[in-house]
Amino acid sequence: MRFSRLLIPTTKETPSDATLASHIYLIRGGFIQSVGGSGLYNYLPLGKKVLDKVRAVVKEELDKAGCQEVSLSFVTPASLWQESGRFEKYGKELLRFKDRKNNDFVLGPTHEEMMVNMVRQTVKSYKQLPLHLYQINLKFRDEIRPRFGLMRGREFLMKDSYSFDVSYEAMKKEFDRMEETYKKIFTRLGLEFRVVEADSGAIGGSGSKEFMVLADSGEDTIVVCDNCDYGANIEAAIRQEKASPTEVPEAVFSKFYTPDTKTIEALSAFFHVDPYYLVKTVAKKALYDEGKSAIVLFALRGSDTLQEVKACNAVDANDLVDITEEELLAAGLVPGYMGPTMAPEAVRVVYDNNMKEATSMICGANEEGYHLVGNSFKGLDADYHDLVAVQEGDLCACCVSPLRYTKGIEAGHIFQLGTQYSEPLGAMFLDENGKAQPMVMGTYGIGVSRLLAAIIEQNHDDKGCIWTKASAPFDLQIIISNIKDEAQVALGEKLYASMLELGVDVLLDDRKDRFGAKMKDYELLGVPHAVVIGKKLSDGLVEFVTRDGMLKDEVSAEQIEALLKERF
RNA sequence: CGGAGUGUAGCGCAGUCUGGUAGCGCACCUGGUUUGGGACCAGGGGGUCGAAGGUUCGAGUCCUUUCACUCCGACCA
Repeated sequence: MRFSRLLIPTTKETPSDATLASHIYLIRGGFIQSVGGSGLYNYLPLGKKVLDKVRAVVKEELDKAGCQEVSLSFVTPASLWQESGRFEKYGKELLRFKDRKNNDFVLGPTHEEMMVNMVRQTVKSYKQLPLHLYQINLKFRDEIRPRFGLMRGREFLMKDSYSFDVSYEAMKKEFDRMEETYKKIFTRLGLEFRVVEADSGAIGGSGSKEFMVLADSGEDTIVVCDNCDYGANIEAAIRQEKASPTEVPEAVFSKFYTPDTKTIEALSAFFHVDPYYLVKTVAKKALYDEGKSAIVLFALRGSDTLQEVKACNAVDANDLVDITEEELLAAGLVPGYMGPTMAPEAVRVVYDNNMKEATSMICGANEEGYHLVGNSFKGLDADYHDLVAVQEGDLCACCVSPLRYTKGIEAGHIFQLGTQYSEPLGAMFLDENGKAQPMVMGTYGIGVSRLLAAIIEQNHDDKGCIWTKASAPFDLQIIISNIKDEAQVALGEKLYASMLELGVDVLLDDRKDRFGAKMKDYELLGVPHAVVIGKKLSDGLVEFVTRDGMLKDEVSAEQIEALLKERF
């Protein structure tokens, strides 16, 4: 490709809303263009090219693993989503609309329903299984707050695939195989990543793992152990139970006057007691289908922090939201002095697992200005769940080493679904005995467009992008410094033609611009290698440039062609 | 959802307080000079000032309504 013919509007100026390197460089480098600045982007030729390269890697590895590509209708009848029950559950991220006949439709944020629908119409026998189908298509999620360019756009390209098996064992095997396949994909793309345990979220299902591209700018906090290979999203991380502090507050059960002591900190100071022995009572409103809601109290040790996603799962809610003081009072709860033991009948109380067997605890009396001391939860028959957010320094549940936080970009997520969709949607097959069974499913996603952002987050410097070999928009860039110098042009054209013949994807910078502008653009675009044909050609020399580190080697103009042929 | 802010040329912004010819930088077009780190000179094209209504002789500017976008926040009960 000739630079002079390429639609590639590079700019010096950084878009005002861009903070992440990937966002800045993808826009400045003319890869993508914002459409009205609301999480929608156009891909310009270069962006499209990179997208296609990443997509090709994903496709190749999946095909190798025996998956088959299909393409599902982008607009989905809402009836399918009502069948699965997700029309309500998915929330506002699901874009809903009506057609001219007033029928409901959605723009698919993920396509379990559509794929199951396709399969239930065509697969009837165990002889047709296993089956693994995928598509690489646009998705739409009406994000609350789209930001960070391609990282969290509303419209994005995702690979989603679905496996159908006759048994849990077979599905589990496929799940493990996909984990290996994903590792190959991310490795080929040149990414540093970590596979972590995850929460399944709105998709549902049991076991799930996320593929996190490690980057400080990542939106997800992941908990990792440096000693073993344990890694988990903060939403799913577990830890070794904390050892109790030695100073146990001895007290008989009684009510204590504690004016203006509404926080764990204040309470800890008031009684001179470690927060470990305080009960933290967090009130939330749990939202359910059809606009129903309920107030729930989560009780955990004062030294722990509530993990909201775990809490949400514990009560099977669609979402948890904050409660106002008025709502609390109306429900018979006293802000600042709530406790799990004195809560009104109608309020559901969920205890953290670490509260089992807890003794010598202090909690709110649900009465203005009073706390209860000397509470024991030993033998209490209650609703227990894991509710705590693992903190840095907590001990690994596998090997008892300290855990550490790091940041990651969720680029892939694999789920063991089971029969969660096949049952309600009636995706059944006849087994060897002629008995109808629901298919056992897995679902697997890769954020293809997000990967572009992830690659840049992990591979850039203060000048621009540094694409990895598998993702680069071109293999090689040939820069003619001054197109009025006939010798430079002649050599550039010759190399260009010879590289094209070799099948190397090469970009020839044949623009009228000055040397500086061309180099700035080269650095911004981030093609792995370049040949700079410039002033020193009169001494018989050209430069071979490596983008990563901007290393420049002088090479004799006579040998450059042979060197390139050898390298590419 | 709560709070703050911004909508003016493709992009980034000034002008709004105090109403009176629509501006600047980048980008773009023409001509010329320049060619190793985002050049310079001269000339030029490009605008429903987010939308609707109102006040006024006159509105980008004042008033009302509305839409969009951006930023910050959303466990310690």
